[in-house]
Amino acid sequence: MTKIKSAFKASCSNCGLQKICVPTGLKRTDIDQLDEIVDRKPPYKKNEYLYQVGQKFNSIFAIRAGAVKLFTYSDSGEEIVHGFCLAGDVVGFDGLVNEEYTYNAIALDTTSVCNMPYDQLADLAVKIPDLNHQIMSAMSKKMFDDRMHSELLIKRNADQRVAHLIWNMAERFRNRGYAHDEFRLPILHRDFALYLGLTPETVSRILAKFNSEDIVCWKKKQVQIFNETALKKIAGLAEADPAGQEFG
Amino acid sequence: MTKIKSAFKASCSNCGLQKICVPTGLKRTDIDQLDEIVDRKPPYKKNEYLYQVGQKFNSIFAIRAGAVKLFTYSDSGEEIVHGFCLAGDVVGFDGLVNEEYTYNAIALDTTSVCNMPYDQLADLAVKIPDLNHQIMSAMSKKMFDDRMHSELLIKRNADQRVAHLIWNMAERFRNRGYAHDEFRLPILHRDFALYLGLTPETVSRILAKFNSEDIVCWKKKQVQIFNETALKKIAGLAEADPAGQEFG
DNA sequence: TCCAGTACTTGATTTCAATCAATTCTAATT
DNA sequence: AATTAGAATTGATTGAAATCAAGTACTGGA
Repeated sequence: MTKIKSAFKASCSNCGLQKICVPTGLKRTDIDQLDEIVDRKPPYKKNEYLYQVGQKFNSIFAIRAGAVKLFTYSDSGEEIVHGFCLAGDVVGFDGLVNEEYTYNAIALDTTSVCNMPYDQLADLAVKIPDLNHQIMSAMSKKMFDDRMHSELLIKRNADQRVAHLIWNMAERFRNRGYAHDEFRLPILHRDFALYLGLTPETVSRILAKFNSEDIVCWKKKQVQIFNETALKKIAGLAEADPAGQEFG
Repeated sequence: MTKIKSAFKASCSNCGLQKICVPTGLKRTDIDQLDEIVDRKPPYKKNEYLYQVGQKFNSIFAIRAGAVKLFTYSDSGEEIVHGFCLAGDVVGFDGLVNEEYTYNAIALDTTSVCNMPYDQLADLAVKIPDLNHQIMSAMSKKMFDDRMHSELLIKRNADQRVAHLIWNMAERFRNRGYAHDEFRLPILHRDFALYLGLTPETVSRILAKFNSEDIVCWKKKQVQIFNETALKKIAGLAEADPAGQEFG
């Protein structure tokens, strides 16, 4: 059964993010089935919520374009930033088990998503083992990312944290087939700082230093990496690093 | 089909941890089926590994008695402690997706576990939806714990971190039906510090202070909480906190 | 029970990042 | 284009925890 989708189309089978997104590893016929359940709504505007803590879980979101911030509030009401999602990332798994979302997910930029209603996705996953595997894999990826985050917070100083996160972003753009040494990053330095457990002032000073040393320039949401080697070295990264997607 | 289990018996149906462990919410007949696949081996000795990073995933472990530390090494070879598991906790989910474990799990004390071979558990989960739900729930619990950990590292100072973790341990003992104001905690202060992103010196000083203020005494692996209110207040905990199990 | 190797404690000092404070820059709105 | 609130920068200062450095106390094995 074929139905007319909204004008915000582009099917999975001709989507450039296919290799990164949920369809990874699925057969053509499976992808077409997945495509059937995808709901492509108008883009979220900047600062619109994809979902909020406590809201009933109903969908997984694949990000087609834009960026999303995942965050919560601490007991004392301070914002805690848990991650950033870019095009190709899949968000919403946090709601899977208790039937309600456990993060707030907000668009940092105009953001288009593929909305996958979970009941339909789950039905499909029963029929397509590869899809089920993809879902599990997404969850495990999320766990891995959280672990990297803890490691960053436990072991690295401010310079290392900033360098590490910029490098991680670069890798994620690279994995999506975009330039990794020059990209738009619609993240406030403030949010970057919150994610890293630092203050905006500290992040600002470090970026100023990196800039003066011709390593990285991040101004007006535009990042340019001039000296990869130096950046990786500061980040404390030995060799290749499997960065990749962010699932949430 | 009934087979003779090892001498390290005790079935799920008469286990005191039933309300905390995997059987939670399962029907009696389901529990008996689960019991069938549980392999109860001789206890691990202190410093024996339950599993190591990279090892092929084959089992989930429910801890019957003792304690386990989950850890990895950073690029630069430093140990990073990701969590501690007590009786009633379930460990090993980290290996689920890529078929290999992603943490090292080591016994901190003599530790008895119920070993659940995953292929059998998965077969059973297909037949028992409640069990499947339990598995998902365990994974989500793990994600929640990781999040609490990040929050601790991002937002809290050393005093708060130490107080928070002691309180968290107390709650976990309470949830298992043990005394929560006096318990054995076979965790080195060094490991405690690594988990909290602090140095052993700092932890030592803070514990000395808590002791002199008659809040908590933690000496020779024995913890006594004298002043709950003060402890919670330092930890920055408003009201009741859902602590609970640790899944890994 | 003694010994040796860890773990823990305590003190002095240093350092990194937070805080406080004042501009400057930027982007959204009218 | 003007207004304005929020974001980013930059500087001065403070402070919390790390580091360095002895020492003491456990613990497990001989």
